[in-house]
Amino acid sequence: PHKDGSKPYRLTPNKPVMKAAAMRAAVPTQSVRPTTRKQKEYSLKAYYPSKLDGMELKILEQPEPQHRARYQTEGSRGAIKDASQQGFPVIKLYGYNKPAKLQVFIGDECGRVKPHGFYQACRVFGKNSTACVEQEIEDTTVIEIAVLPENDMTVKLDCVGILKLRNADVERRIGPKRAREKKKANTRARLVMRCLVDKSDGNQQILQAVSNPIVC
DNA sequence: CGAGGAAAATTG
DNA sequence: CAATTTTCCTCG
Repeated sequence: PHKDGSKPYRLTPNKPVMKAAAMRAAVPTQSVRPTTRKQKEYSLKAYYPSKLDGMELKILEQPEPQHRARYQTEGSRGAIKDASQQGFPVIKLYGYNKPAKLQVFIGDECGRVKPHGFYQACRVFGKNSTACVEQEIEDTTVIEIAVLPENDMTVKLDCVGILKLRNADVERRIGPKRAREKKKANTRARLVMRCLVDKSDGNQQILQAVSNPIVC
């Protein structure tokens, strides 16, 4: 084992450092949508149903009720496990049998779903990690995972971890106002999962499922 | 390597 | 000065 001081990554405000090899390994060359399809304005704060028109995004395995988030200075540690700590959370999309894209991010536990200011989802990769892509939307890290028919439209969330941001950094980032508002005791987070599906009429619909709260 | 515990350091 | 937060260190 190595325990030298080379672990802390120098963090840059907007450019997370990623190893090319790591990305290449986890990003299927075929699952990327054509660049022509412009990313819609994903409203991370809006509410969406989990069930619609015969389709339903369901959580088969809830995440563990507690997960110690790691600081950036500690380097990303483990992924979120399931309630029994035996495996990982599992999500399934019912009533749909075409390839889809599942988005996952960390939301807070105050009523309406909104990105958590103190915790970010972070990609955790290992040999057993499901292929996923990490991207940032509105200052929130969102993990995207392909949902495929050949996998029974089931996704094993074994590549999502929780990262704790320092309060001081958050304040500097979003301003003292909001920071203070949350500073009370916002130690709970929820896993928010969304899936953009095509409806029969050609329109797209977002199905959203929110997990149980996770204490960090 | 990942988890947890605990010490150290800030902040109010 | 005490409450929290953040870093460090040891253990499984």
